[in-house]
Amino acid sequence: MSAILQSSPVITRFAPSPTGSLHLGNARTAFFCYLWARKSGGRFILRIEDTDAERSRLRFRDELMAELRWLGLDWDEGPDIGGPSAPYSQAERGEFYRALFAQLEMNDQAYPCYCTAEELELSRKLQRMSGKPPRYAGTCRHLTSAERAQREARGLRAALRFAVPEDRIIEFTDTVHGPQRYASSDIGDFIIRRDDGTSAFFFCNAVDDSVMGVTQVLRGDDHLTNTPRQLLLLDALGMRRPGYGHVGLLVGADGAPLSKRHGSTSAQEFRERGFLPAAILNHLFRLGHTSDIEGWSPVSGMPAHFRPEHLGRAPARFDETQLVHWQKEAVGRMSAAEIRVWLGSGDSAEFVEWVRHNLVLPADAAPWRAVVRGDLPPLGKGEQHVIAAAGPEFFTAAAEAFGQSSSDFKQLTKILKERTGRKGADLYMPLRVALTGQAHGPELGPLLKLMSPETARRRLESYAQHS
RNA sequence: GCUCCCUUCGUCUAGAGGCCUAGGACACGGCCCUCUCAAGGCUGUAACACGGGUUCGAAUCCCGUAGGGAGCGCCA
Repeated sequence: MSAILQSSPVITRFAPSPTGSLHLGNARTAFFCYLWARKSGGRFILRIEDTDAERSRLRFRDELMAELRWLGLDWDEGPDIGGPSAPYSQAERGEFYRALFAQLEMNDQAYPCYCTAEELELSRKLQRMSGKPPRYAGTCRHLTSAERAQREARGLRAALRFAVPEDRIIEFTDTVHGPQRYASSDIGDFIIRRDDGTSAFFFCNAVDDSVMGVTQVLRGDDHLTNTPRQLLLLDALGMRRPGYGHVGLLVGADGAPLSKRHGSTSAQEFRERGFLPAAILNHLFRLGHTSDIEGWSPVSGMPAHFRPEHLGRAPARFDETQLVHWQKEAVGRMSAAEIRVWLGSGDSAEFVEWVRHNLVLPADAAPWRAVVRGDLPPLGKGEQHVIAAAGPEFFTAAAEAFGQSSSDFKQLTKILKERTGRKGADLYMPLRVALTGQAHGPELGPLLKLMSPETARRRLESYAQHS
């Protein structure tokens, strides 16, 4: 089995509906699909599931594609680049679906349903109350053609329902969960075409995967129990079954499905905060997936180390502290030029070199910019203590030494050491706090070169003895 | 309610009956290095949800229980 998975080209797809921004969970699924296709030398297809005209927006479609591109997940077939199975927007595939609907109706595998939303709601309610699963009661399944004509004459609009075969066992081997077995008696007849003529998810999603040549459907666990419906549909149409794999969902720290209240959850939000694609991908690579590489991996090296047989079944918690770790790795690997672009504030090369090891996100650079050319915020408790412990005499000496050394930090500390007899932290910490206002931060030497001598002198003198 | 899925350190996970005194990574603590932070090196704390079986032997197999999740939509 795994030998087959490794060797033959795998065709995967990502099929988002353009009703919102790219969620991190979806991004991970897309990433796994991308990796699997790339690993096997197959193809990665992007298909837009926009049959719900009410909620679909072109803007979301473009955003989705922009975020995928930003992450570096390029597709081989898609709405913007075309391909052998075009079109790749379901809104444009109506003709194809219509032919299949006709086929199903002709073979009595689907039937028009005239039930209204209210009737269905009531029916479900009643079933729930009597302890039964809320399934379609089959009201319209056995209408005679005369009864149908009568309803049509009354101007009722019909949806199309799939006639679920009775007493069928549906079996398939999920590539993540293993063998699965469901009874068709647990499945009610479901809508495959809405009464406005558009196709419903179960239907177009399944037939498109089949006809587009997808060999591996990889999606979230929430679709596991939907799979038998889609299999029934494909079987009825005599269409090829793709393989199905369902990965555990991404959840928040509290174990609940990832949502807005967990903070940033969309790729866009992470991009805007300054997280790097390579950091996000290194993190997602290990969320619900175990690779054989321990540390950092360049994105280009990931497909070879993607192991579909090591995809997780349990829900994975998204923990930003782990993302931050990969972000640090990613920042450390950027060139100075890349960091300047990333910071986007026209900082000097010297400044960038000075602060780069103290940055996780671009916003972290702001306080250091202020240290160089702005005003210092009031000192914290620990910092006040450092200043007090050093004493005014120390800063008097420091200011004098600075008069001789100017911005040569080595020279400054050498003179100060001789004058005060201080060394180590006793020598450096007061200087650090006086010059930066903080007890932590990047090296002091380069800072003196970055800031104006006047500012440095002023900061040292401000703690000196007043005469 | 019914069907299905899931459960190993705080988090991501390794683990396919003896290789497990349960391994690694992140986070956290300590030590070293160091003016501080970061980086690096060493090191420490910390988990098989619970209860029954099967077996010479179970984190691994079976059955229950508990907890979490999904589906049962003219949403996808």
